[in-house]
Amino acid sequence: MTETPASAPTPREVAKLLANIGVLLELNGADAFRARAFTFAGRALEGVDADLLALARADRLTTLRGIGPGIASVVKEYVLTGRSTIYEELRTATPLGLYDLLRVPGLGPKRIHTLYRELGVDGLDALEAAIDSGAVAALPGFGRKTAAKIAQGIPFARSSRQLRRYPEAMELASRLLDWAVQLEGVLAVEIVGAIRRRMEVVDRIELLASAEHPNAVLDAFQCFQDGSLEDAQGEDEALLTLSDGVFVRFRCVPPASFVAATVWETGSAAHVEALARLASERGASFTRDGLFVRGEPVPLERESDLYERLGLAYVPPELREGLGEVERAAAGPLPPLVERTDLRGTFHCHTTASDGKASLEEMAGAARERGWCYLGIADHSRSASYAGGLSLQEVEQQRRAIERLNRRFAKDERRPFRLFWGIESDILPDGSLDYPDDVLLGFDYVVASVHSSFGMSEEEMTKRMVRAVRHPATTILGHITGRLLLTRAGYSVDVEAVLRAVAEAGVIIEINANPHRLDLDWRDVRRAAELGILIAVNPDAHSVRELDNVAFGVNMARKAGLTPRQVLNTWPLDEVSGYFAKRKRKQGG
DNA sequence: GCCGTTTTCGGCCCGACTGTTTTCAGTCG
Repeated sequence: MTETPASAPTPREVAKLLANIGVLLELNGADAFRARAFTFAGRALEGVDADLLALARADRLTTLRGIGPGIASVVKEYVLTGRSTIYEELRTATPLGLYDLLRVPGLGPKRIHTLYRELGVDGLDALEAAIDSGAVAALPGFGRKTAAKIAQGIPFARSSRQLRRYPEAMELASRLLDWAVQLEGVLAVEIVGAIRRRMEVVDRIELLASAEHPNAVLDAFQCFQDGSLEDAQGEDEALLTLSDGVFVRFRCVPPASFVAATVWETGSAAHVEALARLASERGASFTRDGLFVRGEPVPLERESDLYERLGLAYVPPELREGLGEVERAAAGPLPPLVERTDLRGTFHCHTTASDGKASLEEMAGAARERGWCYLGIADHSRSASYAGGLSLQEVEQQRRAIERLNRRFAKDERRPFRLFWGIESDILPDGSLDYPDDVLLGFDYVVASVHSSFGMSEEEMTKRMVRAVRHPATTILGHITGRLLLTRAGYSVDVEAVLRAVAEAGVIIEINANPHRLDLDWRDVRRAAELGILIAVNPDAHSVRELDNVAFGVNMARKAGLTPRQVLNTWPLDEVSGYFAKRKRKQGG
């Protein structure tokens, strides 16, 4: 068996290890502050660009914030050997099912540990049985209502068990791709399936390879060190389950089939079905092995050739969801989708003034490094005490700081750049915003978001958000549903009613590009676009690195079929300034 | 386990909410 190529773990991988240790410690009932120290260190490392290997060798890891002697030794072992004893020990001692329990709303590490220690509950099935038997309600500190609430959350946890959010799936897929590419005889490998379509959540990783001798490659692929083999479905594929439960499908075809198979495996099923139907209408046949006319394979150089042979304009992978894109591609070329490189700035960012990790200046510098011409700062408002929301005095301080920086930027005529001064104002339970109107109207723009009282009825919540949308100061409506992918369903709200109010009030909708949110959902963004609503791709960045969240938001904008013009971030600086100024004039008058 | 102009011990973000208690623990944002 071949070893996977070894390289020193990246800071992000180390961050992930520390975060994992933090979770495992919590699940094992360790001191909460000790667990939190690992979690904190992990989070601190996420935004760090240090050479950990060099620091480890020089015993200087403790110079990093959040890392003391204890965690330094864990990091050192990991970057030098690629292994972690404490992690492996914790992992062995912890049933994998406990991770699933973390996804149950109402269950935190303390209760999970109690359930495991007292009742041996080691997963969702055991939890369900223990609730049914009444054992959970009888535990000290629990009770009938708690047991009922936990029971209610089990289906949600169960449905999200095998799923992975896009960034994690993409990272795993890239690792597998790197491994597959170097296998002997492999000519090409593509990541296909839902990941290639940039779905926000996927239930499997799918790779497609091409080789003259597919069987030999399949045999080699099955030796991936971290996987256990499943029974393969087709002759030309291998199925693996990785140790953390992720499902992998790897298919290998001869070079002549590769292009058609790429389309076939990228899917979606509905899209492929529509293509196959179209092919048969034209006297051809499109199968998982290729495109055939009278039994003869049609040679294809690239995917666009296949679409062309079917009389279609090329359909980018993000749009292949069977939502009418084939019909539209039959009518002519599809409008160009927005791209990451079209962005000239973004709007929803936090700084150290509230709960961000980077200062105003650092965030502005990072935006300029990315070639952007503007950056919108929208720190938390005063109700968000848990996030260090800005008092009226701090609002004023930030205004002056931004003006000062803008004066400095104005001196550099070759590189126009401007900070926009915004706020993420909490939408209070009654739908009002978080500062007096004259303060709100002083900002360049206001992102209005719900951060509290999630338990309202759909009717109340809709009323609350519609009222906020109609507030004259509201410029952008933040993360509309409040969902956290695989963690928490959004609150109950009538999205259609909110979108109508948004369209009427001329408010902008945010695609919150944090990969845990991706809210508003791209399916609803399609609807927003139909209503003529302008979209802002907002990273909700709490650090310099999180500015790059915009890439995930652009993925969603593309899935929604948005052109550059429909996305505020692609507008030039003077147009955005003009837009905000015009809105303010309207609000004032 | 980390941190320190409150520094080598004793805190660690904090308030709302809920359910279980009868003054508090756990979860959540």
